[in-house]
Amino acid sequence: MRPFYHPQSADISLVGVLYALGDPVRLQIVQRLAQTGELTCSDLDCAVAKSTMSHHFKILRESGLVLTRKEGTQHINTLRMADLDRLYPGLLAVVLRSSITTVE
Amino acid sequence: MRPFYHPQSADISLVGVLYALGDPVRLQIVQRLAQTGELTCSDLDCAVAKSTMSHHFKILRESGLVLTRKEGTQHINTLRMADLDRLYPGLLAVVLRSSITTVE
DNA sequence: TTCGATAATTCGATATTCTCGAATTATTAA
DNA sequence: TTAATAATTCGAGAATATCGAATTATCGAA
Repeated sequence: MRPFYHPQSADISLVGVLYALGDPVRLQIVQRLAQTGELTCSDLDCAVAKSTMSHHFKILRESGLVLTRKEGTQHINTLRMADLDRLYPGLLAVVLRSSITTVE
Repeated sequence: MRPFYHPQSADISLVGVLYALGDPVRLQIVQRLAQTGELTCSDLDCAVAKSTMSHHFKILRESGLVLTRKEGTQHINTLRMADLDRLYPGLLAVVLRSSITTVE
């Protein structure tokens, strides 16, 4: 298990962020993260396999949306709110506001 | 060639829009559309095949981002600004504002 | 230390989606 | 009708996604 890659703020691209958000599972993860603040891989009981969830979190992490830190056996994820708001002000707000009415 | 499918406003999903925007070529198309108002398939000389461009426009159309109308031999595309602004207010604005600094 | 339990990743195979070039459809003008 | 232009559709190969099984990592108890 190699250490996680997290892009620096300057390397977070808009198209990468939009790509990461353009999947129903990942959009739901981001939405839940905004509500709860933190989330582990298994906090969500989606209809997808555990390995797929791991893949989704990897994409969220490597696009710059999410920060993953290790704590014991679990990986705790948080939104990179500050970075995103500075880079693409309003984007996350719009997405979160809108997703409430569309995802569920 | 069957007639184009355009989703009704109510069927334009956020995740679909984000998916459509999450590709460098399509993001650039949307950006250019916002600048010029109208665009045909061959107005852009991207480094992708014509058939691929057609595919990208199809995804933009079927996600609800773009309206395609026929005029002679060409297909003219426009952004569905009004629909998008009403459904996901601010989204397109953020994307367009941000993409100027990131795509080129 | 070693064993088990828990959390999550990585691996290998299959399925879906993307990209390309070639062939086809549609429209206009000669 | 024929040629020219614009764009789509088709078929094959490449890239990406999903799954279940195997592996890695960490913690706590024996």
